[in-house]
Formats: sequence, structure tokens, C-alpha cells
Amino acid sequence: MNVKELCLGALTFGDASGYDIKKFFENTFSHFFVAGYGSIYPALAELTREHLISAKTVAGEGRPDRKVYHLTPAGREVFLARLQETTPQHKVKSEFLVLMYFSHLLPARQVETVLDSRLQEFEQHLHRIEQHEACQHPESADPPGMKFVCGFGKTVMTAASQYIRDCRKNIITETKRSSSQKHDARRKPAGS
Amino acid sequence: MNVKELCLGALTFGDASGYDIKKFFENTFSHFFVAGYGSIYPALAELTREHLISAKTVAGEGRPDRKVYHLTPAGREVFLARLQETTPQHKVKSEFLVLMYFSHLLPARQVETVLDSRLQEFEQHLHRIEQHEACQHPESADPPGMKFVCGFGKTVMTAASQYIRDCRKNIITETKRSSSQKHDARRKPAGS
DNA sequence: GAAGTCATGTAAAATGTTACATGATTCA
DNA sequence: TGAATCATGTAACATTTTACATGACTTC
Repeated sequence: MNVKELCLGALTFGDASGYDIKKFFENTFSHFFVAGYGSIYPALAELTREHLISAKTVAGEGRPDRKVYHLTPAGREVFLARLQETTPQHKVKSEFLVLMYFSHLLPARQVETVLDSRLQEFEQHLHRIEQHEACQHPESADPPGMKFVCGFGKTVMTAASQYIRDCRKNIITETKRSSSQKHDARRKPAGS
Repeated sequence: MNVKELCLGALTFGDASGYDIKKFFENTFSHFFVAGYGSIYPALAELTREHLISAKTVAGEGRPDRKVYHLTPAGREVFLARLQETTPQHKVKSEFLVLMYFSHLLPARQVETVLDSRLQEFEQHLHRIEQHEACQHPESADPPGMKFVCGFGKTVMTAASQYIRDCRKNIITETKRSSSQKHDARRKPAGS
């Protein structure tokens, strides 16, 4: 499941420009999928070449022209097929946890900062999800799955935040305690 | 924070071969960082060229030879510096949630299967973490951060599993209900 | 005899990120 | 005047995944 396929998915909810699709990803998928212009625009170009979507340029009045894309029947079929073929993975790539794993090699101050900014980001995400849930247009194309993914994100991030808050003090003191060992290790590298 | 840097990190716990490092990643990092041989071996070769690690070949008795790598002082310093520079991100890339978002386009059976296999995988992961926590060698180099990352993984995956279990029945019935709408949509694509 | 583990690596392909280039309009 | 939003795109680079190639030993 790559950006190309996700673009097809976005267009099942109606015609949109590359810019719109980016916004859609940001609002809806931000906590489990990211995509920048650098991958969206080339994806749309390629999908157009493959006739899975069609483009028409709409003149913007007092605004740049937009290229509005429309899902073709072939594109819809390809998307449905891909959805059914996909073995759905769920991957986490966390430099945050890597850092915490190696926290004994870091100054306690930095560990504190890292934990706090992680908490902040989780809370921002939670806020964003709640906002997005609140402002759903009653006649909009919000699929039933949206509730599930929003709930999932909220559950997971709430649990993660709570865990960090519970551990925070412990971690800081433990990190400080192992600080002396760290200095030993730096002066006398293991295995030398 | 890429595989190259992670290899340096792995070697702070002692000398190891590429094969060992892969195992280390699997045991320790599997729930928040993945790396295959295809990225580990080239990374080690490059680090050797940069003199951040040194290699020596150890003849295996009745087994293939191993190339055992050792972190040089320069390598240790580079790793510590990188740890401090890194802005720690925490990214989720979930085809599972994408699928759930589009569950209204899928047969209810598949949605059920997807949820169940996701539950299974979470439970496998939880099991693996618990095993890894249990069999810690008393004199081993387990860093204090290990407890944190294991606890984090357990917390998050337990919450996620519970959420899925709580939603499961609801989702299935909702998906079935919206099934008729799906067929309408397929026969009369929006915007045609 | 088949499958699995130990062990190292390469090459091509897929994928995504970052930086750049352009330019009008709106709001403070 | 400066920043933000709207809007599209390219090119270079970074990074990872996948498939291939090799081969001995062990366990069922």
C-alpha cells in the first residue's frame, strides 16, 4: 500500500486536486500514514498515464489553476482489487524508542526533554483527531471506518501518554544513577 | 536514525557479527524498528570503510566463518553525537488502519479476518516481549532503557488489542449494513 | 531426503524525502 | 513588509525491500 494506491483511495470520495489530497491525508491519515507533495504529484502523474484517473484543469479565479483528478471505473476496480490483495501490515518506526533504549548514554536533561516533547506531540495528535471528529459535515462522505481509525488512534496515544507520565520520574532518576557508569564506559571502552 | 546508526548502537553492547545484529534487532527492537540483511550488511561494510567499526574474521568450526565487528572509539563518539542530534520521531505506517478506513469497500468476511489476524500479531508481539523480558541474563548488558521500551510496547499493544476486541462486533455489523450502499456505489460511480 | 539454522553478501527495483523553482493572493 | 495559503511540479538523493547466489551442517 503506497502513496499511489492511497491516492486512488482518496479519490473514491470524490474528485480532488493533488493539493486537496495532501490536505485529506493530513486531516485523516496523519497518525498512521504520511505523504508529501514530492510523492503525491508524481503518483498522480503516473496514475494518469495508466488511465486509472483522469485530469482536467480548472481555472482558478484570482488563484492558481487547479488540476482536478477523477477516478475512472478502471481505477476504482484496481483500488478494490488491491485492497483485497493487501496483507495489512502495521509498522512502527520509532527513533523515540531507540533513543530511550540508549538513554543511559544521554544526559538526563535530554531524556527529560525527549519525553516531554513526545507527550506534547501525542497530545497535539489527540487534539487533531478530536477536532476532525467534531467537524464532520453531516452530509459528507465520512466512511464508517473513520470512527474506528480515529478511536484506535485515540486509544493508543492516550495509553502511550499515560505510560510516559507514569514512568517519567522513575526514568529520570534511573538515568541519573547510571550516569556515573556512563562516564566510566567512556573512559574505558569495553573490549579495548 | 537509520540502520547504519543502529548498527553502531548494537555494537555498544559488545562485538557482534551481522547475523548477530539482525538477531539483536529481532529480539529487542522488533516492535519499533525493522532491519533485514539487505540493509545490515551494506551498512557494516560502509561503517568499516569509515573506520567507525573494525572487522575480524573468526573461523567457524563446522560452521561458516563469521565476521565479527568491533566498535572503534571514533565510532562510539559518532554514535553518541548522533544520539544527541537526533530529533526523535515516532512514525506509524499502518496498512491495517488504511484497510479499516476503507472497510466499507470490503466484504465483511475480510474485515473480520483482518481484525483477527491483527489481534493475533499483537498477541505474538506481546508474547515475544514478555519472553525477552523473562530471559534476561543477570550479568548481561541490558540497559535501563530496555524496561521502558518493553513496557511501552506492552502498554500500547494491550490497549490496541482491547480496543479491537471492544469494536469487533460493532464493526462487522456496521460493515454488513453498509454493504448495500457499496453495491449502489459500484453500479453508479459518484460524479459520472 | 527435506527443512531449518548458520552465515555473508550483491544488484536491481521500489519508495520516499528533501530541496529547489515559480508565482499570485490574502492577512496582519 | 513579511508571512501564510493556494497550487504544481522536478531532480537528486537517501533508504529500504526483494530476489538472487552460495554452501555446510543439523535435525526430523
